[in-house]
Amino acid sequence: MSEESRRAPRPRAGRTTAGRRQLRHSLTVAAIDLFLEQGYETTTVDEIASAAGVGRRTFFRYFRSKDDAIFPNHEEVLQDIERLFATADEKRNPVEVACAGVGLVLDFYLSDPDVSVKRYALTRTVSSLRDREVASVDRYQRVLARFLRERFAAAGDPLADLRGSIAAAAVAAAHNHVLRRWLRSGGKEDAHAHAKEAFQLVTEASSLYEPARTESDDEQTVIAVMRTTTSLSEVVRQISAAYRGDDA
Amino acid sequence: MSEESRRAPRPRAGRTTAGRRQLRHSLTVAAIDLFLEQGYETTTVDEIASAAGVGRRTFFRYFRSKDDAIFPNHEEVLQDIERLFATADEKRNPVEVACAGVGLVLDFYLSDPDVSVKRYALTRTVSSLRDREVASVDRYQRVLARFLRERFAAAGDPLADLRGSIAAAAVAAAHNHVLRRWLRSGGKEDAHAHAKEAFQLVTEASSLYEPARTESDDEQTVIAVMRTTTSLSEVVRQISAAYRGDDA
DNA sequence: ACTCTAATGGCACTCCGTGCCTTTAGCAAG
DNA sequence: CTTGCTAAAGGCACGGAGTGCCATTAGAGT
Repeated sequence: MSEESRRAPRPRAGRTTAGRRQLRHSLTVAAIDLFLEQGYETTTVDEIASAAGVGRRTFFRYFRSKDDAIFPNHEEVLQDIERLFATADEKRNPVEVACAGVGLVLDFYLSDPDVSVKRYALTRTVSSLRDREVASVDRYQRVLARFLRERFAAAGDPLADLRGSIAAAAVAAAHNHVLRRWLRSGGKEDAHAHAKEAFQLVTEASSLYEPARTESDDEQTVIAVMRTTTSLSEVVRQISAAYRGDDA
Repeated sequence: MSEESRRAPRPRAGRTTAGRRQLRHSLTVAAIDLFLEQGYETTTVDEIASAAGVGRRTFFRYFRSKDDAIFPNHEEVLQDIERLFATADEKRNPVEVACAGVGLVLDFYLSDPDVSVKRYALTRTVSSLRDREVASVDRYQRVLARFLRERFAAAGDPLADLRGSIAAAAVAAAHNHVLRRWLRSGGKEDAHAHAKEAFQLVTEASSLYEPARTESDDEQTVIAVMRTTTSLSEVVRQISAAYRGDDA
């Protein structure tokens, strides 16, 4: 399966920049294949390196550690998210913006289904790799939390820190749920449709936290009449619509 | 500071069960002190072991790895949570039960403030230790999610999986927020008071997800009258109270 | 005093990750 | 074509983590 990567006759030195990207990818492919084939712990870095046709020392010039080989570089995605947050309209619902942020992560996984699915098979099996994955998810969640805390605090919420943390966790969990479902489907399902649904759910739940509008001159009265058999979430949906003046 | 643990004259073999617990604790104390004193990476297992007066090989009979030395044994707490979930009243709000579950984790940290605070200083500083901490939080969250998914599914929620994951993440985030705040205070604050507040917040937000009660013979009508300056969360609070028949 | 058991300590080994140095490929100027 | 120059690769050696193996020793029971 990794025949070509195993015996690819590569230049031994003086590699060009494009060649570097190629070799990096070859190492990743070799690592994933070997891990799936004969297990993570039993595979040595020596084997990965020689499968890609390079020396062991070179492997560590491309990846900090053995497990690094199969994980994507999240730095760029994190920067994209930061940019999105920095340029987001102040008036937009912060939770919606946060959902758009993790949407970038989802797209990142979706952009290479083959590697993502194979990696998922490994992170499910090998506990140390799962921990690694969880740690990277946490990094995203921290960025979300920081953004939401700031926005909530700017809106005058006295519990901004707490609510920001919770909302960030909820958004991240929604993303993880959609991603895992997509991964379990082998990368075949329509993840974006599920993401939209999940993000809507989170946004609704966190709409509770919108502060009362105090500056409104047009004070109105909202009257809701419902039967107890109506689901509570439906009640809230209608009431918050009335709140926003979406008519009713 | 770790004078007594460093040169404690211990029996070299045939240790009794009580002695085992003692030595385990001594190793933990020695590890924490050394890590804080001279850094995590620069401290070798040899140093930890000899600080506790034992050989290096013995260290690995008490802890699987170097970082294991400073982390508590979560297995028992996890089992306590599982027990709580298994014996919980089916009619209780599942989210409340989940909050009670993570409450056990909080109590666990609170039971040894000194070690918890010192460990926090390390997990903030050393990234590999932080990842380790995050991984253990994730284990708790998975247990919460499984419980909530089952309960939601039993209640006939078609989105039980998604909502269970999100609610679990929210509960875990609330716990983490309270715990970190308590840790930052040096273990001085009243964590339980903050926990109650945080758990109430999460429970309210997730109360949206309570399914409509279909089997009620006493179908009633709920009427809510509010001004638009009332905060939406207050509206929901009152409406859900009316829903539950808490009078109003 | 003897035996049996369980825990310890030492030794050797594999592998990860890193610093240091040499070698080589590719490029540019003469 | 030759001669430097630079960036990347390879090799080597080292420290430290974690593990299997085996001899040793303390302590309990007889």
